[in-house]
Amino acid sequence: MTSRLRKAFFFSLLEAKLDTSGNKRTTIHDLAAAAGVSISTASKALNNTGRMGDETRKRVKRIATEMGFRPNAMARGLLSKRSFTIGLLTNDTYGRFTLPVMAGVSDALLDHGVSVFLCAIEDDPALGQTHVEAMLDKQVDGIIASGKRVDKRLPVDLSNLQVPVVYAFTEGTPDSVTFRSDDAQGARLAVEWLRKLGRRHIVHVTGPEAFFSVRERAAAYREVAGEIEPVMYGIWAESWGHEAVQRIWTRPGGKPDAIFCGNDQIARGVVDALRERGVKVPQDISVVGFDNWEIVAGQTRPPLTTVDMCLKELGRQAGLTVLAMAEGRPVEPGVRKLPCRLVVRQSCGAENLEE
Amino acid sequence: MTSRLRKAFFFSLLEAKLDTSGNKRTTIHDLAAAAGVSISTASKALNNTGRMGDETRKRVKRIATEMGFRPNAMARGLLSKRSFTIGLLTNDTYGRFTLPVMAGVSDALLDHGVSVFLCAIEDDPALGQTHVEAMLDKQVDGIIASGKRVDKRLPVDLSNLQVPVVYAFTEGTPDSVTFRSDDAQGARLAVEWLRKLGRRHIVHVTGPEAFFSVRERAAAYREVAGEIEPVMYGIWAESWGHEAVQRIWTRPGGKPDAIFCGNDQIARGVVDALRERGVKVPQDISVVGFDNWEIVAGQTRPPLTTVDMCLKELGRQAGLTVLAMAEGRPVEPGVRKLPCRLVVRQSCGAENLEE
DNA sequence: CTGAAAGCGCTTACAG
DNA sequence: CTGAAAGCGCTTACAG
Repeated sequence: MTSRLRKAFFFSLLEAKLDTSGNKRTTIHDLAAAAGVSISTASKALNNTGRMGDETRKRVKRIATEMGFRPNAMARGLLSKRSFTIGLLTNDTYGRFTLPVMAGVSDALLDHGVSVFLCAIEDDPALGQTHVEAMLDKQVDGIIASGKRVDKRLPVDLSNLQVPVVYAFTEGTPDSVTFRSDDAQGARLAVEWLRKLGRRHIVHVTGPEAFFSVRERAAAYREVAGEIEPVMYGIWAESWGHEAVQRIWTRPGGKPDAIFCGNDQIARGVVDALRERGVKVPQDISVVGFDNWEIVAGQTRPPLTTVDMCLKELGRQAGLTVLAMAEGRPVEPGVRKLPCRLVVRQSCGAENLEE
Repeated sequence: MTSRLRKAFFFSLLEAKLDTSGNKRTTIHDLAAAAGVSISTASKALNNTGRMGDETRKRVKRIATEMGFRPNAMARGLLSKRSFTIGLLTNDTYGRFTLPVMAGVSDALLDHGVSVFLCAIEDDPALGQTHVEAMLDKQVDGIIASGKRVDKRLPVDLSNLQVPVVYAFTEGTPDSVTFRSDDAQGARLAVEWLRKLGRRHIVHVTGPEAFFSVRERAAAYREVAGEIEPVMYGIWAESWGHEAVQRIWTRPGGKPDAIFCGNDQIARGVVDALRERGVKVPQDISVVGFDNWEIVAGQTRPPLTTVDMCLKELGRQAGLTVLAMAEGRPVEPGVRKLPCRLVVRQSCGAENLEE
């Protein structure tokens, strides 16, 4: 085989394998021809509209299945003004919050034939703008804006768009629909659980006071725990958990029998620090986290009892809501707080209390 | 205000705020009318095609900008057979691998006006099938299949599709294009680094031998470290790191001066276990991880030196490749291994060596 | 009961 | 230099 021949052979192989531009899709014309009807009849048969002989409809449908005919969504969309597509905007790079939300959105909308564009815009306004325009060009039926905290806006203006917008886990405009978790209720769940276990001296170690969620959780903690001790604000890191334990154990006065942490990372730091001090979790002290971030909560020794914000459910509702709006159904604006749930693992002890 | 009135008022408020079905988009007809040209001229002006007076083109463009005209991608797509849309399929629920890949894909394609449908299919064949069909209906220009390990297929058949498919971090068909990281090179990077630091007794604690990546990394480790000691296979968890250290320190013989771990979770377990034994990292022993999973590598004390698979770059290349295929450019099939890089933090010591 | 025609919003030969 | 017409793949009044 000469070099040229070999090359030609190789190229034809590539063409055959990878050039998929050849076999064009079957259109409704092909279907109509195969079924021996007009394209209008074919269309009506498939959509269960119009009037026609029952067997005609059956036959068209059968042949459609046989041919593997699937209507071109772009053509349909041109008429119906529906793309069956929505956009999910997020500035949550890690995906810690966005992935569960996305899973819920996708899950809720798949049944309705809606697909989701995921657009990660970081905190870049230009990037956000570009993505929004790309989505609008593609005629998305709606947009879900999601983020990583409820008191910050995405770096892009979504008001006055021609499509409905729903906010999920990010701050929305006053007259919009916004979904967020009920931080106060979540915190109450945690502290009530600790009290039910007999804990009486509960400390709260949490993130920066600047976060709205932090203040909400702290307020609920104070209310349920009835503590006069100050909430310990810090950062969202394991290191803060270590430092907090250090502070608590080096200051004078009694030691707590429970620590309610603002997130799982802090809780992990707390648990590790306690172990290093020889304080036993959960025998000597109970620890509760927040977020139910599997990778953290599950790998902590012992695994963390923690508050789950049910973000998938939040995504599901957000998805159904944009859909409703896209279909013109009336939707009441406002903030909707979704309940959290407590996930019991081993960091509090006495799991059997759960029943 | 009577109840009925109040209701009516409230409803109109909702309508005004949330019913966006009113103001319809400006089409090329509106633009043409406003510019006083035919729609053909308007179209050609915008696309820099056809011939026309320079000022006509300028004027049309200016007016288009003023009106905020943006062509309907569905209409364009109907003609061009390009939707400027691709699908990213994944079974990686956590998003550990998919998110960086997604970021790269999105980043590479945004400039080309391509948006990405993200479809999380878990390991559910039916779900996968549904998503693929939804994507095909929407006329995606191509599909990227991505996963969490290179020796497993997604639970859905992507061969014989009418659109190009590229595999990223998941097993592809023999004649497809597949992107993966170069595990052997990554492992070499890690072990060579340890040797450069003067470490001579290097142990390898890794995941299940069933993983192809595990075997590749282990082979490279053996080759570079020249160890006769057996590789320690286990599971991808911190607990295995703890157990491995326990085993090493309780068996007879000399202790290692370095541990190369199969991923960051194991490395974290190893580092924690060493600290609990009073063995100092990095003074007494160096530890290297694999993955550069920020949440794990960054929070470990000390932070982990680890191998980064450059998944974003992998995504970028995968994106550009589907695009090329969608445009009919010839692409050579085969597996493409992308190089890893070493991220130096504090778990090995002597960082200044890096220069 | 079925089909021809118009049209969704664009682009692209083809006339003039 | 500019515009009328055809057409992408569908759906939906409207005739017959």
